[in-house]
Amino acid sequence: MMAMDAKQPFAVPAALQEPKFPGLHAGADAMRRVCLPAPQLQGNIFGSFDESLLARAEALAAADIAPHAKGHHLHPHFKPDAAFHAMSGVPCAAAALPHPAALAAHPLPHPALDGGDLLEHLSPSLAVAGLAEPPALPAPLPPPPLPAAAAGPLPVPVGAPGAPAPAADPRELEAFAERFKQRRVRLGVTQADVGAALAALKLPGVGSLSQSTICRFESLTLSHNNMTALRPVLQAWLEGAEAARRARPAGPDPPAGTERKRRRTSIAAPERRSLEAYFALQPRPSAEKIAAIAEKLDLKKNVVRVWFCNQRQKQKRMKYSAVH
DNA sequence: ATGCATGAGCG
DNA sequence: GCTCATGCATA
Repeated sequence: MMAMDAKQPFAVPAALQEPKFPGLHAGADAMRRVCLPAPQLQGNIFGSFDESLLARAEALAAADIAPHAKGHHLHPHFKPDAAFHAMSGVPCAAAALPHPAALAAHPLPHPALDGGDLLEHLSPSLAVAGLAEPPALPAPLPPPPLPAAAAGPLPVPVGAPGAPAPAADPRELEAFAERFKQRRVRLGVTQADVGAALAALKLPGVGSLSQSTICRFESLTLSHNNMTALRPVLQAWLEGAEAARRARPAGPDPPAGTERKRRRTSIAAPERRSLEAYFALQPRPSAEKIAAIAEKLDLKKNVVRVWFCNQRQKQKRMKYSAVH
């Protein structure tokens, strides 16, 4: 599994992240912190009886797993390929009416974390702790506030040193992302196509991007910083594509080659729930704890470590992390 | 659309 | 080892 990727689009990842928007970094970071559920407090609170809670989570997790078969790790099946990319360009209504309830959309018996059967409603607890979102009004979802941009292209101040990014505003980004998607669909271009087409722009430090990234941009599931960095690039592509469209409206469908490899580790539901339980107690377990958890769940240590990393990263994503 | 993973850069 | 930006594989 996990074969090395044979694709290395552009060798300038560092140039794209660190030096790009130095000022924004701090701002985004600050914003993030505000949005997060006070990690300091959480750490202190759980820090005291961390051991006992962890132990209990483990016990409950074990009890939970017991009845189920403990088979997991890798999916035995492997799809040689076929037609995955065909679904990219299709309208995804999910983004049209974004809602944070995705995670918090369960019965939610009670928010208590110290109940008897912790694990039973640990997921809800996680959601509450992770999102810390007021049950009322998530996002008004206002109308397109920028008629000018919708109809007329902006100069795209990509490398303007004296001109600090004018649109670091989450609302502006959200509006752009929505417009971007709509116009992209209107062009009949898939997310994958956009990503590939970016390389042709030959913008300094910009290569191709994957369908995943384009999708995440459109659905705002990227960090604020990432969104900000990608915006000018995608806007440049969009304008170019629309211009080219006017020039040569006709275009055939180039078939795609088919070659795939690398299987993905799949963590079974019971194990995943246990991990969520641990995460709710301690989002940043030490190496020792990761090892312990890995052993308890019979997962590879690295898998557990990466899982925690990804969870933390998710918390930092833009979508509704920002208090609008 | 999203889960798990890689790799650069940074301590 | 972590964070971040990204990507492959998949549900």
